[in-house]
Amino acid sequence: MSGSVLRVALPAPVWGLFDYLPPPGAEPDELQPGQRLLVPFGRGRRCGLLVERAESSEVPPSRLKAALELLDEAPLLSPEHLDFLRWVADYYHHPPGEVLLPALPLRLRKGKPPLPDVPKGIRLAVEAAEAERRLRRAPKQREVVRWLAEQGGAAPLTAFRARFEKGRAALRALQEKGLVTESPPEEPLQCGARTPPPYPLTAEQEAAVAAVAAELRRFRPWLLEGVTGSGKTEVYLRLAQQVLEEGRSVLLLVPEIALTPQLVARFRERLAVPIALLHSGRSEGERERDWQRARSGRARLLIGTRSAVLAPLPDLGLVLVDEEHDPSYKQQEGVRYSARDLALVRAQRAGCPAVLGSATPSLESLRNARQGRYGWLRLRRRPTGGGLPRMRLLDIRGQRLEGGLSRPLLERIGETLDSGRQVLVFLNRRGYAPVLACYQCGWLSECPRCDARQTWHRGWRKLVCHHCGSQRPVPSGCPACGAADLHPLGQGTERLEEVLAARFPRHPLVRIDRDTTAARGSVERLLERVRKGGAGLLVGTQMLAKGHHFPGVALVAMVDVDGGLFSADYRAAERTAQLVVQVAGRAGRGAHPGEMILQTRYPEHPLLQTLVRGGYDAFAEEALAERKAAELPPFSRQALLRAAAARMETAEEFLRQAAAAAQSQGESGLVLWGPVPAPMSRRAGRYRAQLLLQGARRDVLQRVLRALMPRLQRLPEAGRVRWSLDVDPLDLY
DNA sequence: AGCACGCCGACT
DNA sequence: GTCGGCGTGCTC
Repeated sequence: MSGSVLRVALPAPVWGLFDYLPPPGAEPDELQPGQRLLVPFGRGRRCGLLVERAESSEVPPSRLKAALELLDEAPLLSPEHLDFLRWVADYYHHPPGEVLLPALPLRLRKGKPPLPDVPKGIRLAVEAAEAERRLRRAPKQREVVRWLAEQGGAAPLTAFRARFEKGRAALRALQEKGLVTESPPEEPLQCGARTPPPYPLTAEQEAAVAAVAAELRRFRPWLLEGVTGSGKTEVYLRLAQQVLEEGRSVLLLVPEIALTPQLVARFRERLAVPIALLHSGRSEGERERDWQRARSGRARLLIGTRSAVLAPLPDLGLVLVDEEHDPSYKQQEGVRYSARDLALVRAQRAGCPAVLGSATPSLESLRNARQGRYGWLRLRRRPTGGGLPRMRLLDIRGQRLEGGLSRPLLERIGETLDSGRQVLVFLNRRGYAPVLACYQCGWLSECPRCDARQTWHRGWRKLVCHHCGSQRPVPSGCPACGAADLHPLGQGTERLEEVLAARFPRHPLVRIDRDTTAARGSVERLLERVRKGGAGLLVGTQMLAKGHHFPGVALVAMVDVDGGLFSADYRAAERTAQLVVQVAGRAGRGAHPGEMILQTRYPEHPLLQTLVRGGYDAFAEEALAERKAAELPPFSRQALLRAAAARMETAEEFLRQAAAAAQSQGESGLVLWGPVPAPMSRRAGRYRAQLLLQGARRDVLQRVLRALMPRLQRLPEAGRVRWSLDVDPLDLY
């Protein structure tokens, strides 16, 4: 911790750290890694993070500037956490500043002072009886005191406000008299169960908990493979409780904000500990406070989405990743990290277990479990009994479709609704129709900036590109030939809603997709309506496939399962299989398992056959064999180098040079594919190409990348293209 | 990423 | 004659 050169990470896409001299007037001892510094940078000034101190600098002294100001008295990040974040930057070959600073809440990243801790509770400062004696002539204040006494002498401020709508004056008076004080900002840490579990653990759950609990003090990854409804959450809860009781912290990652309210409610109900929440649905202030609570150890259970894996959490004793297969764990811009993978790294560094839970595990995790690298815990039974819906393929070749729905499906929907049960219709495409076409001249609603069609959103009266967001009003006639009519091709959820509402007018319908749930909290409201039976028909996208359960749903229909069958992306099959099984899992709780209908034009397709006959396990078995034969991940490692430029030729030339540079390293275990134009080669007005690097082993690929990155920056084309590297890419296209 | 410098089209 | 288009280059 010595040396007078400060090595600082700055938020700029430039490699390496920047060297500065200490700010004027700073004691050498008060400069510690993990503190923020305000530094001059270029013409402006920026907030950076002190990462290390060095004796000397490579930068000539004449160009070395002094930092302007030390922004923190104490480090925001521990040396261990800094080290973890630097490891992330290194593994993903990303500039450290672009990893370290995004790990901080926005305001701190921008150099603002931390928000003050707001006392969140009030408590009686004297005995309730004495306080009441002194308040004989203040009935309102006496009422507050009596209420506080009933609450055990202390209560959160929010509870006070809920109970006494106009109680501010009374509270102020009580505080002035010294009868009530603000309690410490955090609730006391007591970790007993708040309410007992609703039912005893099944033997499988018991075994899973016992297996992990037996090795709580060392790193071990576990795959918790449990069919939907098998009670994975209960396993998380029991393990979390044990770890929290030992005074250590728990990190729980969830894929979606939509899932957090339910899950958080359950954890709050069961565990009497302060919980920190980090996800995009929270305000910046809430995020910063909870980040600080996690960092300081005041909240030892951190629940959050992807980026929560970068948050500091001392004394980590357990890492939980729910729905580990979910692609949203992979960051798709900036540092393209996988929160699932980083969760394992954190557990390894902390020396604690990591539990990856899913009903449809990723092939990566399944392979690790099969090889014995992960412990493998399986929950095959639902504690509440009942099985998964029966799956059935419905051949729609040659059938007349109404809004994409076949006659037999419509009939089945009708029967189910008439029997008083609910129906879920799944289609992973929002809008009214994915294309608008002119039958006279063949005009299509093409996006002016992408190789894609604009989707017709009928309700908004707009054509919208789902790739770049470009919009225009719906033309009244054909823009090319002037023909009067334009025709929608294909269907989205909006059209599905229209068709189903017209066909089953007596059954209320709820549509759930990004368009109907844009407002905050509206997902919850809509779902609540469905759960209470306020709607018989439920139409929606992706959003419906995750986490929520609809016990009243007896029929699940997938309108179009064929989309994922013939993709050039080898992961499409895995994603389709996961989607089908996850959607199936939404239904059939309780006594009625229900049924699932998959409309397809390829009923003989091996993927569908395997899935229907043997379920996800059988699918995974075959898919892993195929990946092995083709030497695809997880049997090899990939990195994708993407480039975008105003001209395709520029992007491709950059990648050709990159390929030559990689090749020249003479690694035998390296295969290069490309450069090729990206499938949607024009997007948002730029031309995109890519080069896939595949290594037989992780270390081979890492070695290649480490040598390659500095060379790429020096390529003559590097300045003219926008390029990025994606290590362990999920989407090749 | 910002932010400036630097050479080529339509405007007071 | 200028304002401004974004290509190019730099930041300890």
